[in-house]
Amino acid sequence: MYRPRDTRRAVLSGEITSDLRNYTVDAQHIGHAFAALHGLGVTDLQALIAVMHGERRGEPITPGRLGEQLNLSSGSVTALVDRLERTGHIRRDRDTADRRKVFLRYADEGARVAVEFFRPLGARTDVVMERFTDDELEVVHRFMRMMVESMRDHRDAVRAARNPAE
Amino acid sequence: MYRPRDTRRAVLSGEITSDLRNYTVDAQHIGHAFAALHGLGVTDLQALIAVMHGERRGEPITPGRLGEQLNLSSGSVTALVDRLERTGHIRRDRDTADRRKVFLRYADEGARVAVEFFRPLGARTDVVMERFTDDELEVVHRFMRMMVESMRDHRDAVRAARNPAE
DNA sequence: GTCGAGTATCTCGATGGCCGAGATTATCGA
DNA sequence: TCGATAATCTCGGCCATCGAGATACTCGAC
Repeated sequence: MYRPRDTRRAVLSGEITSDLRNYTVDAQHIGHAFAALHGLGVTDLQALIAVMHGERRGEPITPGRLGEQLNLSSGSVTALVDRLERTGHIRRDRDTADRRKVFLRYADEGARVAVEFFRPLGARTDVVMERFTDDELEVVHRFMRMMVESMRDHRDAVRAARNPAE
Repeated sequence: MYRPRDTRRAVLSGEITSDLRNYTVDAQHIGHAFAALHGLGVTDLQALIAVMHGERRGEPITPGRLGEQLNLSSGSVTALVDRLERTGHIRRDRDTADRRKVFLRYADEGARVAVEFFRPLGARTDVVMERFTDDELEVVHRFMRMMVESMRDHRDAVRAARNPAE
């Protein structure tokens, strides 16, 4: 069936947009179901993931930065960290250099949950990626990188519209 | 700099995973900031988007399906719809065939907000897509489609682990 | 070295979204 | 007509979240 060039592009564009939306919605569903399965709130799981990412990168996350990532006030972060510390998922670690700071590290229980969350996800991702060549994955990466950059700009624009004085 | 084939793949894989995570996090930030800018909760904006999608597809969404999408109990959905109806964003519409059902349609205020949310996003997306050929976008779409399918399977698996009796 | 401004975290009271069991209204098949 | 099922709504209770103020610490200026 014939389809003019513009139309093909327009359809593709819409499909990809739809893909991205479906991906985020499904990701939220997985988070919700997994959290409930482990007796956690959705926020708690997100926090656990953020803590893990911090350690992986060699820069443990602080409560302040955690609050920014999760869109939480300082009070909520304290309560959140208290919860996760009480259940043995993470622990607080005072910085020796700047003793105002607190580093969040995952404890045994947190590492266990994180692995259980990411391993099957990684396995599924690998299966998908096997069906693409290096060059194709390069294209995907280039696309996603640009999308993220664009989204981040937009995020900053919306935030600026909210607090014009900053 | 030389890099063996396996390593290149491993790096690419990790980068793309990271891209996807960054994308979802940034999308949440945008939703949060935009919602606050319009005096809405995050859930309310998500609901508005879901309602709009339903109308676009010609199948208006019902409170029940809205609750599934947002992971909300029936009681929360009623409160949510009440809020949005009171503020003039959406309205309830009884189905004439099956009068148990309620269709959710957006009212003037809802349409206005939805457009204001999506237009700048669409503009930014277009800019990114202009820098890719049709074939490249086709690759991206194929990748995302497979990822979504895989995520959905995983979601169902996690949900099944939670309620083994269903 | 000490004062003040700035930064990071925590405390605490109030609020409001959310859950979940039960009630209500409607459809459908026997 | 009746029972089973489905979709939505009501209501009481809970808990995560907000936000202003308190606390603890750092750092530069004088």
